[in-house]
Amino acid sequence: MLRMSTLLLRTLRDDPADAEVASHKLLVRAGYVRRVAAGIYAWLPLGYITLRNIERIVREEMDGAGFQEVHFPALLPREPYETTNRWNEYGSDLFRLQDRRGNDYLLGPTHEEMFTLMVKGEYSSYKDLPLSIYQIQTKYRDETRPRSGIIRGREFVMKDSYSFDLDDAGLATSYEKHRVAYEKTFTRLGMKYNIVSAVSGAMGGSRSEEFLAPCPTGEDTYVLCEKCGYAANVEAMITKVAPYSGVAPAAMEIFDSPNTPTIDSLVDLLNTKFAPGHQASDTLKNVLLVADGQAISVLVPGDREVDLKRLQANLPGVQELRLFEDGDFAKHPGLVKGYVGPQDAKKLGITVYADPRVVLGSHWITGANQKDKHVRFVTHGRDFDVEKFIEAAEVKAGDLCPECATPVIIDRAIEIGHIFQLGRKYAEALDLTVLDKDGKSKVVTMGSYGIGVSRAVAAIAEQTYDEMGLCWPREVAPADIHIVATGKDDEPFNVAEKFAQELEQAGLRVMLDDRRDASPGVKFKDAELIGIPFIMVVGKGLADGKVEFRDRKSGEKSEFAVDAALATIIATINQA
RNA sequence: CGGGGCGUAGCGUAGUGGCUAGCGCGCCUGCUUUGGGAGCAGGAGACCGGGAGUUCGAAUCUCCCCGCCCCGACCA
Repeated sequence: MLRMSTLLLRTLRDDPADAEVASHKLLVRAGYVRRVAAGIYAWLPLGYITLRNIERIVREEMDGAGFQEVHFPALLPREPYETTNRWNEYGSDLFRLQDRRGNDYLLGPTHEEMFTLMVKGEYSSYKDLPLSIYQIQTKYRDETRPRSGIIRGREFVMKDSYSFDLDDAGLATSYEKHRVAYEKTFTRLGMKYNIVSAVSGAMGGSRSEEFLAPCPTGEDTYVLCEKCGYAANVEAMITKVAPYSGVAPAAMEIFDSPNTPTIDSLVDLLNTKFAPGHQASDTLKNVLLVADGQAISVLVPGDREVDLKRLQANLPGVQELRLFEDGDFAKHPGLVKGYVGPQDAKKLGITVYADPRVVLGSHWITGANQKDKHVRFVTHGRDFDVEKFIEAAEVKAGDLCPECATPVIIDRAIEIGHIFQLGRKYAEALDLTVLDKDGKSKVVTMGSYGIGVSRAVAAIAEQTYDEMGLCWPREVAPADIHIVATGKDDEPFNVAEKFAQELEQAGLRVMLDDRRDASPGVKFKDAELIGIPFIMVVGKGLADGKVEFRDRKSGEKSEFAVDAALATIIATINQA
């Protein structure tokens, strides 16, 4: 039983000055967490109970799916991360340190290497697979900018699991088992979430999905179709377009267009020079970039920008991507800034990618590759070709769902889980092989799966809080019921104590506000701020033989006779 | 890493060169009060982020450093 008279808890009346988002403000005000350093938080009793509740639920669902729990140190030697090159790849996000002998160590940001090595050390036969193992562990990432309280910290608790299979079909099965286990977990955590396709990269068959908890303060943007439920990362959104159905236009026609280096100025010119009614989407924007030293062009309709993140995600293998600068134009005299068109790309040695909206047969108004000249009726397939279609145009609300063609919305969310078919990258680097049926050595294929456990505390808070304070789902809450005793006589306190013990005997987790010196107003405010789902008040109603029972979320209040209250309350809570 | 802002008691803050750094919350003592963050009286608690400098005099001005927050870049 949690007794407020002795609980290490001091609620704050004012929002902390360094907090911006609701979960941060409330978790601090309600005495769940305290900041220790940027992105590093200490958990007070209420917060730690909540965190452990989430861990427990995650653990139960992982165990229920047949995954085995292990535990690695946070402090790890350099060598395995050297082997996979992540000692370098991770850059300054990695916390590195040295022991007294000057040997390099790191604080684990994630544990693929260690899990791979653990399996390598124990198993060597296909008969041992499949295997899925997990841990709940404190991770360290020296984020350049920790933010939003415990949503993005430098130290955080994560559940990470890894699956090991002989072949792709096995991996798909393990992946699916994790997916199902995650759905159960987040449902039990009382969270709203969407499963969103993430960019899988070019590795054949690899698949990746994120579990996103929608909430306005979330830092991830994603696309959602409210009709069919299609959801995708902005990077992974697929543009579906119909084949070109118009008639073939006349031959290309160059026209004068002085001082029209921008799409807007071009549209104005078209509407005066030719017929009114031209739109930016009739024009073709040629965005020039340098990808690992190679000049490339990305064609998008004139009303769209190129989303660099999306482009990079869909150009696997490209490390460095940047827009053309003046120096690049100088190197390519055939390209006239503001007047670029794709029709001479081959001659100029530029690789052309196109947004799928630039369908074969469609024709466009675009630059003529001459100063102060544009050209119209430039037709894909006749006047220019593209290397391939690429998803690089910015995604806008109202774009059509690739599944059901309904306009999509763009929403914000907190990433709370990620499942990923890793493939053989780590197994190959660390030489994790097993012998198959024929006695041949085969590289194992892996999946990795994460849940942000401490982040879930904040994400749940974000999704459930109201103007009075936190408002936890029952399984997550630090207690099932918060009993408030009010008055100056002993009686309400004695009655509350008795209820507390009986409810506890009935298997409920009880928090009892047995403070004799706090006023009723303070106790009510605290109860609402702390956010335990049910509140029982033992106070002035006792004179009429009654106690009060409140549902924190709905605000609904009822009164029960003292002798009937226990059974009713137990029943109500247990069916909640 | 670029841009912006902020550091005064546990928390929120006032104080732009001049007396012993002020107020609210919280905390301690006493009295009173007990259904919506009570009242009165008394009290404890601050090397004003750190260092150097200017000045008769610095929380206040200057320089350097450190820390924190926000926007952006970044984030298997």
